[in-house]
Amino acid sequence: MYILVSASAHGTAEPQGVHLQALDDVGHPTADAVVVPLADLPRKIAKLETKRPRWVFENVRDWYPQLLADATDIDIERCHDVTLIRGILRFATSAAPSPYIEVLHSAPLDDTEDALPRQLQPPPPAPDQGTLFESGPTTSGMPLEDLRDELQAQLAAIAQSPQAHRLTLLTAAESAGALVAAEMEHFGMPWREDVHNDILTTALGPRPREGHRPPELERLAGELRTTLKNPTLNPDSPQELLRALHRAGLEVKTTRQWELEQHNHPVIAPLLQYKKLSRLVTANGWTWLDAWVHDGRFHPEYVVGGVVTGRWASRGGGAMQIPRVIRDASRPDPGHRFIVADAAQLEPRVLAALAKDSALAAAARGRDLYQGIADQGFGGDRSTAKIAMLGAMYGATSGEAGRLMPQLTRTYPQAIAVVEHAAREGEAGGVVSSHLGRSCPPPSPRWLQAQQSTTADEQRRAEGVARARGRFTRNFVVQGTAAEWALCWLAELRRRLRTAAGPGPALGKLVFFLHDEVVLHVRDECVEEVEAIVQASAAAATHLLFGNIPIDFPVNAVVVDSYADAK
DNA sequence: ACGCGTAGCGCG
DNA sequence: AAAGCGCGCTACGCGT
Repeated sequence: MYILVSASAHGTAEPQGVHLQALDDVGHPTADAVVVPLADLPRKIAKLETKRPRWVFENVRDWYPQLLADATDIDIERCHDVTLIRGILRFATSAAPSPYIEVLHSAPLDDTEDALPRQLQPPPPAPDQGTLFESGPTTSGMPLEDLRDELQAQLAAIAQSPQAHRLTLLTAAESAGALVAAEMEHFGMPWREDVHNDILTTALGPRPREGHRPPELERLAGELRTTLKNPTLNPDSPQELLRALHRAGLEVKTTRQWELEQHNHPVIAPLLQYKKLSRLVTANGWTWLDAWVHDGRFHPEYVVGGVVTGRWASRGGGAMQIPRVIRDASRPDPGHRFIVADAAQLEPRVLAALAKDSALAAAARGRDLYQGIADQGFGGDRSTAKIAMLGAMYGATSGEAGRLMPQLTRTYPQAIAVVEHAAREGEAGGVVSSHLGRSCPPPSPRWLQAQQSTTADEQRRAEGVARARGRFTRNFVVQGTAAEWALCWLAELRRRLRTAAGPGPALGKLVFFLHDEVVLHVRDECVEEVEAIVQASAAAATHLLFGNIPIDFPVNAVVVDSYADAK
């Protein structure tokens, strides 16, 4: 059963409050809607949760964070996030056609803000609304009736799809992800401000006044000015820096790290050090600490499905780009440990599963897939095998990876055929899909227009653009399916942690997620049990996605007292 | 003063 | 050895 949750009812004179309505499995009402005051919502949810419904929100983001903040014991097993599923169905080629899907298709392509076309957009809030729920969920959400209609349309598009089973799983996993994201945001990642400050001070000297460089950066800047004989040089300006380097006789095209490393000149070492420290202080320095860490927790904001491939993105705090040097500041609370787990070589394993490539599956049999590939076709050289495999999934054409492609194609014809087919499809303006049915966006009108070019010059450019799309679709099938595996893993982890705890205290909390890696904050005495759950969840994710296949998706899990000690 | 594109670098 | 996928963030530097 489903239970709709909406802050507003359209066209009724009912008192304001939260409207709840129970629906059957295809979205038809089984009882009249009820209205409960917002303050009673947690209690009402607890009562109805015993029926194990799927809670339907227009947006989990608009409801769940506040519920977590208000009621410590809030307990939701599963949900359906109408906005996230709308985003999937908008492009999913396996969705059953319907007027609803037509409307989704009619949304302009470049609107990144939301995928909701104007016809379906909620009416602007009436001026007299918005006073009752000042700290609560939005009042400008969809009316109950519209939410119900859209849920029905979504369920029909999924159920009548030839891939109903896969789309159903994707819908559940994506929605579970929304719950996990809100819970991780709420709990936060344990973060020791004092340790972080020590790291910064050791590298940079004491915290400078606002708008000034830390002592060590100032010293290095002085050294650069002296060496380059330019007393006013601002090393933060690539243009200035490039000119100064040219005057010093260094023929570099850019000021990128890897290019600078090729040269031998007294300015290179201090310059690379300057860049490294400058990066540290601007991206993850004291300002970052002030903005994102409170009461011993780093609170990032996750954007579920924020990446076209279905990966999560983050907003603020750069949660997906925490540099290794700063990870030592993340320490478990007393009486707790971190379990840091990551899926080993997830993407090539996903490719082996997608392609049912038994040779690649054989290489994946051991724990180290790249070593397996190396032993089968690259003379045992692991790093060469890795470059070749990554090149195949990214569409490398030149360099070492490009040269290795023929050998890889000979060894794994089926796997390579899958990514090559995806690339050809994309180059031709087509659309590709992940295993569970997340499809990539179609090419923009501008892209299609460019393909009609007439002059030789324009044609060459258009071919380049077409190949770029081919590399995107080539990678999409692999990255998108890997994201689905990770989402299922996450959902299974959440489910099993809840079941294992029962009504008692949590064994541990998910506190961080990074594409193919999770961090769990676990009570000392529960470490072994949670380790087993991590492994069982991975096996369950593999089975959910691919059924019984002879391909392992091993997970490396380590128990540590600092995030930096993982890997 | 603000918006926006670019360079550069962090992560997977 | 330095291309080939997906992101976010900061500072610069140009445009308005």
